[in-house]
Amino acid sequence: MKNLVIVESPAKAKTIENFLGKDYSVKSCFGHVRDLSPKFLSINVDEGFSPNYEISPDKTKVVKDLTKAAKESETVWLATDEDREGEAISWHLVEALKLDESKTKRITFHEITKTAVTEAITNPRAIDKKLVDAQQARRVLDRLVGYELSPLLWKKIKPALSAGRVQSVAVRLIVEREETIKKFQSSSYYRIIASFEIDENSNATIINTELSKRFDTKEEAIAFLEKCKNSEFKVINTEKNPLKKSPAPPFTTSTLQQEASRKLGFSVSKTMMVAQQLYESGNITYMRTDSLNLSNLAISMAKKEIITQFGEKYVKTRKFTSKIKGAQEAHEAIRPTYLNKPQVKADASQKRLYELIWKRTIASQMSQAELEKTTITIDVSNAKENFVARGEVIKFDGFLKVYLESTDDVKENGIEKGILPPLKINDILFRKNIIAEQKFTNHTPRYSEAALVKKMEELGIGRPSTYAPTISTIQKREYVVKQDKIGEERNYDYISLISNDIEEVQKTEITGQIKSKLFPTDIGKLVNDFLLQYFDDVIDYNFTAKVEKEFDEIAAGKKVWNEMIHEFYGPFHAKIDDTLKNSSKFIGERLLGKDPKTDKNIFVKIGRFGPMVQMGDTDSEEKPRFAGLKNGQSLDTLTLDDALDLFKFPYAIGTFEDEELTVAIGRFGPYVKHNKLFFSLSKTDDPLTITEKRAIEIIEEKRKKEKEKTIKEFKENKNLKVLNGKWGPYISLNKTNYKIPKDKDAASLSLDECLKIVDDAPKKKGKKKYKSTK
DNA sequence: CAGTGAGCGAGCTTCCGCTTGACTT
Repeated sequence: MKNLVIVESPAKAKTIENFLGKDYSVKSCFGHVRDLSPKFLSINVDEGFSPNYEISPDKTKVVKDLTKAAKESETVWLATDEDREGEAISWHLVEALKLDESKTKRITFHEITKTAVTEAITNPRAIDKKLVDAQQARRVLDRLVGYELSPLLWKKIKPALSAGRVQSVAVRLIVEREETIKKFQSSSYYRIIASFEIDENSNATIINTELSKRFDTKEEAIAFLEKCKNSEFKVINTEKNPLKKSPAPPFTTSTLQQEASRKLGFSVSKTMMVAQQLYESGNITYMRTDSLNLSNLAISMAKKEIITQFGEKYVKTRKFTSKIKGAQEAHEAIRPTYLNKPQVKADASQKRLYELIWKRTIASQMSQAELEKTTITIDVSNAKENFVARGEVIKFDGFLKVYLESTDDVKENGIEKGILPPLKINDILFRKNIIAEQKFTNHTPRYSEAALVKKMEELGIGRPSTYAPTISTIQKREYVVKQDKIGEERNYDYISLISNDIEEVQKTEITGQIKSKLFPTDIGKLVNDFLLQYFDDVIDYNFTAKVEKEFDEIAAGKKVWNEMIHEFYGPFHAKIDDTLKNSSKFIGERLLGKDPKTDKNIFVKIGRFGPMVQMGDTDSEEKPRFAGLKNGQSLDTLTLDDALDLFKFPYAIGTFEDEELTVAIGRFGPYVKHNKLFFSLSKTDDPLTITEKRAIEIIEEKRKKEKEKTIKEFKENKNLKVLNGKWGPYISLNKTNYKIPKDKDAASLSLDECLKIVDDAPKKKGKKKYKSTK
């Protein structure tokens, strides 16, 4: 083969191969092929921070294959992405494949079209070493921060924690949002809404309005209603204003995650998984991008499709440019590969996500929507306040025909905007009813996963390829949890004026009900407090923006990368050493009081396995008693009474089948123990008040489920079972599971066959590996 | 899954960004 072209993604390789013809072989390197070893710091701090790179274990085969292919080629074209990471990937390829510089060429393109690719081939260049240095600075900085801060946390707080430039700021956002919510004081006000009839004798046409003023107290609201009793209501102003709305730009990774979350209820990782499938099946362009750009080819395809479907006047092509800090724009925006395909044949999730992408892309090239806003002001003769009616009429739908972006804002159930009846100044209206409704101010909402991504992108923290992994990391570390919250009932005043009667009633509403929002945990809060106290500069919201600026200077040749690192590392490392030596354990310990029975001190603090209470002093001769906190309890709100309750476990609640039933709280929450077996309580069971009857119910439920799961049992060997699991049938023997070969029918296996499968199964690899990924 | 928590000390944990399978048992 004459030419070897190397790109990052295999799907991209396949597409490009078709553009270039038979003289070119296109292969993929699957992203970075070398990195710092995860086992060590791998940076020679005293030798100019020189990094020790090694071929990543999962890339040895790729490197071997590419080295061979390169040897057999006349020219190697490095076509990795056109950004800092892409440049570094190319440089690492030169090093790892030991490429001969004279036959190596670097090319870039940021859209996968035939023109872009063939043009790139005619404009090769050398590797930009300054840009590579900027990437090395980024890599080394992240490693130093992550691998020096994390061990400090292990020593001062608890093992296996982590900190980093990106994740720690993400946690901070969630912790601080929770603090503002905690501080928030809801206040109430009275909103007045009124409906009027245009004609005294018929109720055919009704106009809904809201008073321009909101009252702070019930008395003021009632006083106003009193005034309305004998008032005349007269139109004193009508106003019509044209309004134009423009479509949102096409999707980037971050906006796709947000809209898929709002419109389809997808988690950030689900969106990425489904998008990956669409990408691999050739239905959409690359899904990890921060670019808003559409290729000319895509725009003309969109134009054609819009004309076919909606007509010429719905077309308005546009080029969007990114306003996001640090956007690197190595790809196109996320769009359908073929815009004349509004749907794809695939599973339900893929179909829905694809349609969303199709609509958003098409809408971005459509005409503005034209609306007319109408405002009618109504005078109240006995009061100085006015009622206002707002209407909105779509004159031309434009892009709204296809797509409207959603928002995260909580909607106040206001007066719906629609067409208003034709009214003139001095028209008299007839009061039908006027209602004063008590309303409450709401705190800022907690972050959803996607809303957090949006915030991170605004701060320039993280990249399209890391948003989803970062969000799963901070959940895996148990710094934050994704939770629902059940709403609470709340009473509110509802005062109506109908005819001449003012009637006051109390109504109830459900408030504060939320789904899948991020809450900080005790550990998350504690780690954040620690970092804030000792390393506030690193978790400053502007830290990334500040270092990004320096990376840019390195790329521009105005700064030397390891000098920049040196300037950061000096004070940073000194602070690490100082904190290590001079600060005490940081475990949020709080004295709650004394146990009334033993007079021993009771504390709450973070232990090796999370939040716990402790009875007795650590330095006393007698070993203290410990107990874990229940789900939903928190380090900073736990009371002495809560703690005393926790020390009641384990306790007996009755007997079942001649065996004692005991309740306790363990590693995985509250459970009932019966005959050496454990049965988890459900979230709605309170371990302090659970009855014998309920415990037995739980045991029988679990037994029933076990039974349903069982496909086959053997009298001869009680330990061996054929079970039905998440990934289909499998064999379970002494708590170890074995895969059933695809050509075997699970239900008809004999005991001997099962034992043969167990014997033939490959021996388990080191257990450590499994634990670390858990 | 499993009922731990001091202290002793071994040996472990950890970052961000670029990419997919292999695999879950």
